Amino acid sequence: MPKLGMEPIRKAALVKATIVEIGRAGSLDVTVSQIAKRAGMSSALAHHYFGSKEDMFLAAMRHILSLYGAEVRGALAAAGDAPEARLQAILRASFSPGNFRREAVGAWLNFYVLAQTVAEARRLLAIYQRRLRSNLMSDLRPLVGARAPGVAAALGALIDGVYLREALKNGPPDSAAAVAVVMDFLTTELGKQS
Amino acid sequence: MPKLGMEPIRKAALVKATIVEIGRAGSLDVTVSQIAKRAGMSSALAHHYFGSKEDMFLAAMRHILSLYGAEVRGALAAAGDAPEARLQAILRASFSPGNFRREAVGAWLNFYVLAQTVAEARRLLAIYQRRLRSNLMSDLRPLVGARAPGVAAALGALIDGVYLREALKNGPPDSAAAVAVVMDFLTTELGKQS
DNA sequence: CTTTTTGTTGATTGACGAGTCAATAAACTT
DNA sequence: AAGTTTATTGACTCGTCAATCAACAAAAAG
Repeated sequence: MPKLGMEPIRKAALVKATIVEIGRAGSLDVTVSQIAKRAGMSSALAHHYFGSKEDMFLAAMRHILSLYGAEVRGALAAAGDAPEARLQAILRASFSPGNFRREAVGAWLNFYVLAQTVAEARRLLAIYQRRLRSNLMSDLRPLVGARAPGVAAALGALIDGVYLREALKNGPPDSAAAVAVVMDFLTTELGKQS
Repeated sequence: MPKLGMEPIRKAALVKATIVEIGRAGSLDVTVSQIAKRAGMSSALAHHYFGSKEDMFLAAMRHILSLYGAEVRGALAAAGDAPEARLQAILRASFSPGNFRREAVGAWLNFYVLAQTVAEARRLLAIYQRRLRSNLMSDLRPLVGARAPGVAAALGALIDGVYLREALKNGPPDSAAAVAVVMDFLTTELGKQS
């Protein structure tokens, strides 16, 4: 049976399954067997490709983060040069259906928890936060000048907060409503005089 | 040895120890033995007073939530009738040293995770959110009128987001900075014309 | 002073789960 | 054809932990 070149396929399947299972369970309390089963293989094979459960978690995290990064990059490329449009693009990408799926949001929250104990997870999350901040800052500066740092901090926290609340809500995530809340904040900040 | 009337003392010690241990561990992955040890008793006794580990978690959550509620109520009573002052009081209470301690913030995050799986935890968190929202709304309405619902939603999410980010940061929580971020948002919203 | 209630623990049970290993087999190499 | 690498799994080990239990102690009730 063994076909060659399975490694990337298996790994991808495991990463996907990890996210789904964490999302379903709503916690990191998922067994390797559950994940492996969902990915259609034995738990031994999962251990063969990833050395440990933690490695699976980290791979899943990297996947979500890189997916998010790609989405933002894409949206930013499509947006023009106008800072307002670029900011809007970042926000829309942040809540785009790709990242704002049920499981992804659930997984996201749990990655924050993972980051409390696992240094590598903390590092990954820090990268995400830095990148977001830098993106926001560069388009915020021409619009609000010296107030950019504060506004960027608030925007970052707001996005995370909206995610957090979405994770709790029952019912499907409402991307449009989420964007609306954050956009509203943004337009208010931009409209401020002084 | 057995002195009578131990129950409330033991329970209180366990609740406190639960919060500390969750905060230290940065996850719900704490054993009953750890908690019991920190509270100065055997794990068997912990099971004697609370039926299960889940009950301990819920009691800890209730404790944190009621602490928060009391703090807000107190601050609100001390504030006068001016809506601006009352809003400020709510925010300051939200980040007061009582709630904004290292362990408490860590525990808070994990209670969000707990709420994903345990219905009672979800209920408790929902109560907190509703109460916060209602408090904000009643003082927001005179100030921003029809925009109150949106602003309240954003404020709620922002507070949670700031908590979330604080949980990750290393170093001690910075209450003043946290309040500043949220207050800044608030003053901008209040200053908005239209 | 005996019985009940309350407090307390060490030891045990029973389940579950991460990670290992030996074995099997297909495909590639020489 | 013989040997090596890659894929794959069932069975097993070993540890951990929630929950239970039997037993003991002290106070309160009768």
